[in-house]
Amino acid sequence: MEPEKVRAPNIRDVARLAGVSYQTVSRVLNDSPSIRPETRQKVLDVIEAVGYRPNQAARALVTSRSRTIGVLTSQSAHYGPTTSLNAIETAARDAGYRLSVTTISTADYASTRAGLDYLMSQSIEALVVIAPQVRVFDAIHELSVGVPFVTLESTGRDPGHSLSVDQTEGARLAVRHLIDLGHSEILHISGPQDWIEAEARMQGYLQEMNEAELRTRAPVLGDWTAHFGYYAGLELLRFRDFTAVFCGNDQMALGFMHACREMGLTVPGDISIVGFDDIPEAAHFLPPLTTVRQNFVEIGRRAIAVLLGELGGQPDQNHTPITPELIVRASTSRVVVR
Amino acid sequence: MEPEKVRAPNIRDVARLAGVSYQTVSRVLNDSPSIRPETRQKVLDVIEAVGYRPNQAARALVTSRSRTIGVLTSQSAHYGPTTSLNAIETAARDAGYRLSVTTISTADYASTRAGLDYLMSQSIEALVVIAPQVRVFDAIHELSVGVPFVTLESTGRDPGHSLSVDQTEGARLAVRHLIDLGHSEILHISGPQDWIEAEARMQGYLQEMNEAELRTRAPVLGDWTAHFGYYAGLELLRFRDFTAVFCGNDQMALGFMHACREMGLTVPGDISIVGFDDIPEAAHFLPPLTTVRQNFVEIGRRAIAVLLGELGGQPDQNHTPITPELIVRASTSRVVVR
DNA sequence: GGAAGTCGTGTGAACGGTCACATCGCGGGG
DNA sequence: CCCCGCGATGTGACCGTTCACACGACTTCC
Repeated sequence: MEPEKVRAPNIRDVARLAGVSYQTVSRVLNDSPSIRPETRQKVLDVIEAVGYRPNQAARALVTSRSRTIGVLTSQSAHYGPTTSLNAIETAARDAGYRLSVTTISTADYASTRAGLDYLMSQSIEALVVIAPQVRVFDAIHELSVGVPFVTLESTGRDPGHSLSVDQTEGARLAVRHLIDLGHSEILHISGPQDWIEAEARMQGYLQEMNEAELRTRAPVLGDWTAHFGYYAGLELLRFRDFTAVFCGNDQMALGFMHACREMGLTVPGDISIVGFDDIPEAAHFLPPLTTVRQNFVEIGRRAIAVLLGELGGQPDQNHTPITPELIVRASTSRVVVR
Repeated sequence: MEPEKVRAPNIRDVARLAGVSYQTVSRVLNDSPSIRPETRQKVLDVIEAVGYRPNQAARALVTSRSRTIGVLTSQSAHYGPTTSLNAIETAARDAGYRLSVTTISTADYASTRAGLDYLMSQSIEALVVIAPQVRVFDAIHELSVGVPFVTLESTGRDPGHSLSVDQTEGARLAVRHLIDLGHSEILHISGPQDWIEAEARMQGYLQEMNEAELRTRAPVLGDWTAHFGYYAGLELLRFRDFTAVFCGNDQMALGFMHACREMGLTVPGDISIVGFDDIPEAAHFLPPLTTVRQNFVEIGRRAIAVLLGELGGQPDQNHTPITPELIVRASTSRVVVR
């Protein structure tokens, strides 16, 4: 009569064993208020005994709520995005949401569209975008996802959907620090032109230099890697017409320091260097790197808070940018008068 | 008559508009062979026109196939795991699977169990474990997940489920390199004792030292961070009774080099240092770090290949460990005879 | 020329939950 | 005393898809 089915127990199996109706079991699962404590306990016992697990697919089907938050991220093992993503995962899970993450390898329109398509096919309820390229943003606005979304970077154009560390302010802190140390010939090695953060940091550099009435020069467009910083350094240091460099991130700063060393220059004696991000290793570069710290965890947490607020009908969440912090270490020093 | 429903179009809507039955639409979606090309095209046109998306929940419900692979990972922004995870995501998506990732913050039994519970409640079809602590492994074996799984690290006990770079061999390469350079007093700074990789690398160190009949000493147990490498270095360098250090990863090596510099020692002049992992920055440390490279992408790809093989009934996949590669840079040199 | 097999398509049932509503016993107020 | 309200529980329908099976037309073969 009972052929030991391989099928997992369902709500009706539980109901039968507990001697109640399936609806009562459902009520227990969704802890409905009007249920007798002893009935609830009986049901819970059976659930425990048979190892019953509610079927998420069935639940999602009938409620048309997937309880999934989509994450669109660009393929990279960078410290910042990864840290934020971890925070997002934790916050989402705590709130009873699961995550569907998809990475896009290239930042073009088609790739973004494919990623978004994939996420929408999971019927996500909200979306977090950690893909910091301008083109991805354009694609997102154009495709007009039908769900609440936030981006972890800010173009400044869409304050209602962005949530970010104030990159421009961070860059200004860095450059101001160099100016305060007496530097006037300051170079900027930027990230790729189509990265939002690269653009914002470059703006910060230009603004601060202009306010101090210092000569700016065309920023060097890099690719965030230590390799680039190294080769750019080798090239740029042939003409030593600058005393300080503001690098778009810590990795490029590391590469630049490597180049300095190879060219027989000391940091900060000959060249002062500032990075951006404060990756955990930055404190142990030789010399320890002066840099700008961003709170990636806070960004991730807030992203989920904002989305949950919107899903819960409270759209007026805190969108104020987080201010970054200048961490002064040993890669910068007062300019020496020759 | 058509009150512009907010409801997303379903398969019957498409069928009605295309003038076919819903089953025909289903067949088109699952590209069944026996369907007339013009019928298929008609259906595809309607799908495109109304922006129809199959409901994954409904599909999962009826097929009882979630097409989801679970990933249990420990909360960290380390380069290796992140890189592997990216590869896993890509490989899984290409194979038509989605990922459900959950991170565990602490490596204890309860936390692992909770993470696994969470994943099982998503009715995952397979599992990848990137949580490299021994206790997590114990928990997994004990809980006996009911699905195919692989771990991205190897304890050596469960060759059928593991898939890894041969850490022991990597460590031996590193140590042999130091021995070949004439070093005999070689220190090992290990990762945390409960990490599988730390243990394996330590074994490699001990084996190679023993074979060369060199004196080993108790490895220093670190926490993978550059900070630890730094403070350990400051402490250890007070007694300069060694000429070389094999660090469990690149970050600790970086911290150790920092300490050397601070103590007035040069690398590799006074101390030779080898790291592990070959993170992208390692080539630009000062000096560039000699280290052991692991192919994290390959590991991730193979994990999915193995799981898909098992799901498809071909369980005899390639489990041979991947051999790591020694990258010799400038942080090691022949020992100087005083 | 009719039976058998193929191709293309349609119909009913099922997956495992939740929702809306019905039902039943019981206590209290008019 | 009866009816109303309420707390606790049960019943039917439905979410959107796939599966098993049925069915009609057309080809093929003896």
